[in-house]
Amino acid sequence: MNEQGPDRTLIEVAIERLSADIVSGALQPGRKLLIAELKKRYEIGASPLREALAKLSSDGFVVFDSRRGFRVAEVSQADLEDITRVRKSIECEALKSAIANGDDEWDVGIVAASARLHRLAVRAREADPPTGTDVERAHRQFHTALLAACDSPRLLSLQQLFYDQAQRYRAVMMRQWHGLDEAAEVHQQLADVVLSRDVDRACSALSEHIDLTLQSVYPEGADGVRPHTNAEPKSRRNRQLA
Amino acid sequence: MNEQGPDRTLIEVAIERLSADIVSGALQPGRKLLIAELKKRYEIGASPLREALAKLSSDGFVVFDSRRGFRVAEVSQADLEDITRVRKSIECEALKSAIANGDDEWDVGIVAASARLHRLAVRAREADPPTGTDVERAHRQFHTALLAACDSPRLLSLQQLFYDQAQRYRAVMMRQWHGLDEAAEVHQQLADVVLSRDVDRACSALSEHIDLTLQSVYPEGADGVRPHTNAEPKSRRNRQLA
DNA sequence: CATTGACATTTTGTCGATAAAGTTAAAAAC
DNA sequence: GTTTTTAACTTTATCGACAAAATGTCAATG
Repeated sequence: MNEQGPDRTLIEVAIERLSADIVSGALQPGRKLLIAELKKRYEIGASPLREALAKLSSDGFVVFDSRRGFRVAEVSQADLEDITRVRKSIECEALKSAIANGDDEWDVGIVAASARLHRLAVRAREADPPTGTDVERAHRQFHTALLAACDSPRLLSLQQLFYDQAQRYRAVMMRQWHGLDEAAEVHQQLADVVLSRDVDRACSALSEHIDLTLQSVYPEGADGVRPHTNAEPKSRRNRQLA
Repeated sequence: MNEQGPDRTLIEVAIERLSADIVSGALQPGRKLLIAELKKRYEIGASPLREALAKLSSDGFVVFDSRRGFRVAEVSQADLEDITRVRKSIECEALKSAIANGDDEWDVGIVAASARLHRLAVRAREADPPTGTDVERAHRQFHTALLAACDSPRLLSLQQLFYDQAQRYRAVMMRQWHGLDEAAEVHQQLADVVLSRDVDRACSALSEHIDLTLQSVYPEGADGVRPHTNAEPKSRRNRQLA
């Protein structure tokens, strides 16, 4: 009687659980991923696991070395800098297109996504703390909504890809994070600029916004600082959800 | 003794042969890829095949529908337009970086790659016709060399990805193609502009160059092809290697 | 004391079999 | 004559077993 939901394939389950554990840090950067070990951990056979790992490695969460197995991808300042840079490029390009093509539904989607963040902030002030995944989902929806009217399938899928890659770092940031109110506010302002359809201002606002994760996780920009060496945060301003 | 070369894994063999057959058109767009059939065709077991197909589907050559199998990705004008647009964006960004960081080795690599194309053109005029794969390899090397000094690993790997996706269309183009001489010439000019390190001119030259594939395969863009940067193709020498 | 080489152990890569969908075809019902 | 049901048939997803490769151990050698 193992009634386990809408009948996904074991590969999909494995992908989901593995990436959750990698993003959350339960499987730490650099860690060797032994098939035998994962088999016990998730109670999933070797074949689905291999395929899941292959997929995760093409998504950048895992690195694969032929005949030498899989390991969790490393994190580093240089890596987040690379992600940030590429995200700025991709998302700005997509945003241009979205602004050019956006119709009423697009507007509505953005307003709704922003409202959802506000709502979570309100609930947080009352005594019904939203879970981390709630916040993360709403945040993702917001950034998806911003670009939803872009007519390039590839730009959109690249956006998702790198958004996910950044999630590992965002998770570090959110661990020590307080101020959902301010986050909602920041996103509201970004939404406003985008909805004004001023391409240049919108792109630079989005660009700065994307930079916030980097600045929050590696405040100094110095080499060799590791993510969870939580040196004293610069200012509360850096603690932004980006 | 089955002496079968430098000892790659069957997954790698399968990826190579499958993508060769897809790019060449031996496996046509939209065709269902039955595991059983592929097993006979390549004499490779189901597990390596599945993994190879998974990889190809994350590379965009194959589409996968959960529990419904794999099929060859469709081709269309809209698809090539999307590829072209994203390539322009990615490669221009990477080119900026390459120009900013390029050292002597970078210069040399470009000159060498360009020389290699000339060499093939010469051999073609004499009686030693270079094979399609020779030409393709040299062409790829050229485009790789242009961006080699870019310091973003992700931009470089995206360049490869979309270069490969465009290859299916390029193959169509090259089938009816004559004029390796002129192709070498065009690439030489592109190399010159890049080596002059004038970022703006280099980016628009590269952008136009990338457009050539689209213009050659779909000469009269039915749907609005928005020239993102460039003006118009030179003459009606559309049959260019791009 | 570092290096090499043989041997044991671990881990990956591959196969064949089977269970669980999905698909097609034919029969039954309206 | 269409729609629904049922049954036969494909095709995919998963497992367990095994072979091939990599890694680790440790004694012998220089």
